[in-house]
Amino acid sequence: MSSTLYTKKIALIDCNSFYVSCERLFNPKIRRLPVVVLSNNDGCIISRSNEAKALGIKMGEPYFKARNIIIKNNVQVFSSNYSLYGDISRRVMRTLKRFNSKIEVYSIDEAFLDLSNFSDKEVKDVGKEIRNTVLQWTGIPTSIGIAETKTLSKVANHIAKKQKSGVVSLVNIKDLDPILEKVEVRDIWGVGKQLSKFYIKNGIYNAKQLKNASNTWIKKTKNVLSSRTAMELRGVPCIEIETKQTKRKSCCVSRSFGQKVEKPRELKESVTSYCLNAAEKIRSESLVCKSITVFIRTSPFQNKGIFYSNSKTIDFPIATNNSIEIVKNALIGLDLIYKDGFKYQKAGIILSGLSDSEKGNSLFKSTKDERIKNLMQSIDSTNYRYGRSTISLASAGINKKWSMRRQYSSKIDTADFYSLPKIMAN
DNA sequence: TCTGGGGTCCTAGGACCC
DNA sequence: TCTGGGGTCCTAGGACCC
Repeated sequence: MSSTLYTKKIALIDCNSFYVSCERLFNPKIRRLPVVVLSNNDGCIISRSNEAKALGIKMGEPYFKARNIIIKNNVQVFSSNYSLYGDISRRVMRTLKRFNSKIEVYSIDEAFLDLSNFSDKEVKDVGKEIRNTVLQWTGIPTSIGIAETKTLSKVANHIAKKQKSGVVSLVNIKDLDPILEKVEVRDIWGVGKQLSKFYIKNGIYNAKQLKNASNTWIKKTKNVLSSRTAMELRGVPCIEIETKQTKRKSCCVSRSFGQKVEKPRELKESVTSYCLNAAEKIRSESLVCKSITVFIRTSPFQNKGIFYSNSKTIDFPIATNNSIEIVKNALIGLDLIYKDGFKYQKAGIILSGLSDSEKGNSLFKSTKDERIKNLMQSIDSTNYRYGRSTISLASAGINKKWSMRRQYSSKIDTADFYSLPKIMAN
């Protein structure tokens, strides 16, 4: 150790109530009102402003259960608008990259940033500068936690969320125990419902206790991931920042229906359009898939009537990203699992065994493959230019009665000129 | 009436082999 | 009746994350 001034330092930058903040960007009138954003199909509450949290509206709560509070308190409700959130997210991440290229975009609203190149003394001020810059350039408020491991930076972030400054650094604090003691075990990154139940049963209630628990015991009774969490609480980095994006291994498209579906034709339509969607996605990442899984299910929440859920996986002889072939096989699978007389609530498909489309398989390349590739390319570029599903397959349906509810959409699309919001000067 | 969607990784257990 | 030991590979399901 040559110097204690330049220890390893990781910042976790987390956008505050991200989806709500995005909606507020284009709608100044709701900046001081309680706001919630709903999940797909307007099912659950997935983002809440502080005002909404204060009203006791819980994360993940079904919308209909919170409706009374919402109406009574004039809570502003929005359907989710992922193309908008994705766009704002990219702007935030671009801003963060200016501070260090060693960045891991962890989710749509979170990133780990390596700040080891700054001295221990200045790192908190750097955090403040990052926060101010993001706010100024994108309008999105963030919370920033800085520490020597990813797990500790999550802890720091957890604390930062409750502080006005929004920035907390645990770097170079000799004794973290008084801080860790106040962090409940279920609030630790990597400790979910099952694990916290297990830990509590064994007398571990907070982060300090988990930090002091025996590593061999954790590894033996649970697994290596759980022991890594404990190590990281001790300040030993076990989880690296993943700067280069690894190609994904699967691609899933699934939706709940806007209304229950009984007709096989409508199930086929939905599965077809999910396939088109997924196939386009993997083509845009130059990937091919080895197999497709199709699944359908009835609602698990209604105990009247019997619950039915089934899936079927079909392998492709040669890895593919051909929409037509993917749809064809999905419909074969669907046929095998479809049962008459059920009210279906959800369907979906998963493309798995994804790999690079350029690598391998040259053995089976033919002029037919070339033609298909060209066809897919022109479909993608047309849909890109004129909007998704300009070119589709007949089996995807026209009316789409099954499609999801989005009753409260703000209809802001930063990629579409005509739905840009009009902002009046005053 | 109304309960999201999209990922990753790990483990246990079965099939199969020598 | 007694019924080895060790290895690989695959899959389903569980747990976790946001």
